[in-house]
Amino acid sequence: MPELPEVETIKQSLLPLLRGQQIIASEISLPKLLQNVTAGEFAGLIANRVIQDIVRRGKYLLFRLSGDYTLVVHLRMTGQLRFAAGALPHLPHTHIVLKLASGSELRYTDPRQFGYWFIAADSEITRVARMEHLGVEPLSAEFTALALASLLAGRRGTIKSLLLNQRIIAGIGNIYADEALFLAGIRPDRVAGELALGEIARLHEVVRDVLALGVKMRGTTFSDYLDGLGQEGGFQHQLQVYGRAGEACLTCGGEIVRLVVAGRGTHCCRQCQN
DNA sequence: CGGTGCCTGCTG
DNA sequence: CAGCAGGCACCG
Repeated sequence: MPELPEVETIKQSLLPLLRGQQIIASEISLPKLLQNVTAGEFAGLIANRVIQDIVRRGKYLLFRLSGDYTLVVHLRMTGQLRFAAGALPHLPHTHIVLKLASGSELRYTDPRQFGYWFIAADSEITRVARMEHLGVEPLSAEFTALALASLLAGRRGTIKSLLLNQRIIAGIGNIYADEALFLAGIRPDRVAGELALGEIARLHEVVRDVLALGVKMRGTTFSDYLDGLGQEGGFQHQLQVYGRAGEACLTCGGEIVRLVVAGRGTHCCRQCQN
């Protein structure tokens, strides 16, 4: 479910509560979420480690643990991480609970069970979690208009499929892809390699703007995203096209249409996007 | 590249 | 009841 702004918001909401906390035990009720270890191995590897930092890379969360270990969590569509006092009843679909020395817990819920967890030594984790291929961080200084131009050059796929491709740019998902393409005035089904330099420059700018604003608004609660404290985001109030099929374009008054591009539901304005 | 599968739950 | 869902790996 969550894209870069939501994962970043979860990180920001959890970090002050978890930094310095020791994990004393884990409860795993859905072991298949653990991608590279058994539940027993996981319990042994995570017990007694202290959470030193939380880092986001693309849509991945990395928990830096004492003893040079890292826990990686990917929420996919419906995963949620929630900080909770130990006594509170579990939400439905709670599959993993990390018990902290303070008596609090970090709980993972995931109705669709698509999310995944990895744990490995720092030196191994990028390979183990299959993160080596991740593309550029769109909010980093490295992501320039020129860099985007070279990433798109010669590509025959649609611009939407390239924005969603985590090997090219890490962190954009369906909502922010549709929003960025609207703001850039570019139709989602345009061939990426055929965009003019001016269009690429505009796209580069709005990708950064829309993701930064998404972070500032603490994410998009469209159906079920909540941050690490269970709080809703605010970016759903800024959406121009996503989820607005059949409604009026806020710029031209034309109808927002829904089509399928790159196998995904895609929202755009035929008038404003060329 | 497009299509499919992984799961459950919600909507029309 | 079918279709759809904010993701991604895998297949051909």
